[in-house]
Amino acid sequence: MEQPERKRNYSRKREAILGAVRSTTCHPTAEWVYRTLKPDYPDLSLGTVYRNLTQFKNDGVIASLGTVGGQERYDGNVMPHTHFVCSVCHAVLDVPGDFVSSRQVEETASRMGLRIDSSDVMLRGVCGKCLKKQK
Amino acid sequence: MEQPERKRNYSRKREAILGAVRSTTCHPTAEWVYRTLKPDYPDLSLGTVYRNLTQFKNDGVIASLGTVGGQERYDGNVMPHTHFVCSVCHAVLDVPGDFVSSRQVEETASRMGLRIDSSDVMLRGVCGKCLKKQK
DNA sequence: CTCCGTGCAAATACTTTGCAAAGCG
DNA sequence: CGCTTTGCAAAGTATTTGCACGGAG
Repeated sequence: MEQPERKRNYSRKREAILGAVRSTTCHPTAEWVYRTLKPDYPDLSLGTVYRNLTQFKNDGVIASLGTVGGQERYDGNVMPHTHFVCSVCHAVLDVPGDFVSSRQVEETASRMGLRIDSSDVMLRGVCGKCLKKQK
Repeated sequence: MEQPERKRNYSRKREAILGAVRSTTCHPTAEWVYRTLKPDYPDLSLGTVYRNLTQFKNDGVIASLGTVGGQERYDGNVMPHTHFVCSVCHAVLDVPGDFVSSRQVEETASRMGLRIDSSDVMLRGVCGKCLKKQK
């Protein structure tokens, strides 16, 4: 079941990619990371960004929010928390507060005979900025 | 802001597509709908399935759970409810019970100055079937 | 020297779209 | 008939992968 645990060399670009994701709360896409780092790393390639993000995700170093508007969104904050997605501009915002009770989750797991590793709450609607524009 | 409201003709295939999504609790993909109906509608095309599912979704006749394992999953049950996704086989199961309090959602909306239209809870883990296989 | 990491481009996988033909009202 | 729906194939978009080369240990 366990992976053979690959050796991992140091890489300046990998560090930069991780740094970029951690430096923002905008829940970036691979494309965003690429465009952000490109000026400082002119020979960075999009493939490398994808490869590293996937690796970080598998290692649990960053989290994925799933796909929003066709693109996967990442999050440097691994602590589980709630997200709000604007259906107009696809912005993703952090929402403070716990929305699900762990008691209820545990109860569900045992009742249905499955293992629950995480619970994500996704709120959908229109963000303040887009509400203004619409009026 | 409102769409001009298009006229809609009857179509046997469209009805079949809606029926297929409503007939199952497996939260199907476009591909699944296509393969299910193909025997009875030999000249059905995948593009038509996609076009109609998108339309149903926009009309609020069916719901989308977002992308799981690279494919969009639909749900004929429009009533908001909780889902569990198996990270091994990508099965999606319905989970009975309310996980978020509407009071908390409303409070969040007003505090953050945004409009919240829906709240989805997604539980992730391993389903009973896959747990057995793994042991 | 021996693997690991990367650029680049080609390959995938899913979904959308243009267009001409067939269907509903 | 006029407008809608569809099949088909081509185009699009986001992501993954093969390979040869430069880099870390």
